[in-house]
Amino acid sequence: MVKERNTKQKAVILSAVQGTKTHPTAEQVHAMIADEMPNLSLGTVYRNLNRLAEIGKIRRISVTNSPDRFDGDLTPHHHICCTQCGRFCDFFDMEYNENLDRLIEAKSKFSSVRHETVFYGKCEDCKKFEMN
Amino acid sequence: MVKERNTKQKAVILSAVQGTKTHPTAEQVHAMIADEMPNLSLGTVYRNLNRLAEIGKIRRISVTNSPDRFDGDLTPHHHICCTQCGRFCDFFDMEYNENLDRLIEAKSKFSSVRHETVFYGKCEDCKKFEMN
DNA sequence: TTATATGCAAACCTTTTGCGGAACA
DNA sequence: TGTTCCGCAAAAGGTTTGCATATAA
Repeated sequence: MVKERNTKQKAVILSAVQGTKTHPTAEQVHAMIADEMPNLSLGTVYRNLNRLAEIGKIRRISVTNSPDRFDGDLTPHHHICCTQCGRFCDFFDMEYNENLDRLIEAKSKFSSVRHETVFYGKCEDCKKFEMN
Repeated sequence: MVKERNTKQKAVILSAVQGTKTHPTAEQVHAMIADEMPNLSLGTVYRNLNRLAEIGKIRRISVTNSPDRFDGDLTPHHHICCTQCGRFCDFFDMEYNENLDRLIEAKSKFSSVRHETVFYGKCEDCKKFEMN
């Protein structure tokens, strides 16, 4: 049986991810904490982010051509990523459709289904730039 | 202006991806072609897969904890990935909802929007295994 | 007290890139 | 014949891991 310990590092990492809406990469989380905990190693950041994602306290999001991002906001919402500059934002104005997960469970032999939708497009700034 | 050349390598790589439903990784594409073209380098496979994805002849799919996969099937469909064993399959029994893309375009300042939905769950085999 | 987590650094895996030579157009 | 592409190998980038030490319980 695995006992999970409450370390200072884990707490700080969790609250860093929960306290931002920037969907930081592991490297960015590490940088955010650098002042508060200068000796924190990047490996520990990765280990904790992975654990926190496994137990569902944060989300881990894979994006094409970009390191993984972490999101402390567990309310169902989608993300949109600029294919040009990589800008990555929340998109809340659309419901997470849980029915899709139930439908998949019904039609496939998978269980505990959830889904991750990432929208890709060209953001305002990159569009402008293309005009010139 | 960029002139795209029709090399033997590119043709073989494209038809390899188009000729399978296994969503191969670059490494797997390379292996699939090894008999036919023993000197083909992995770098060339990557370069061509990227180009083919850029011009929309194939799809490139990013998955958590797995190398990128390539799909020659352009008909809109979703994918489902086992969080345990990484098994990755098509899921056709659900429409690609293009309205979502139009909705995002309307509500955000992004253009040329498309989306990629990956379902995650536990596959039949892994479920069985857990029971024991 | 002892199992789990950390820091550090090395290793790993995937993907990209620089270069000189090959080959499309 | 001029570019674009290839093969090779090295490097880059992101992430994981082994080990000795520190620390939570």
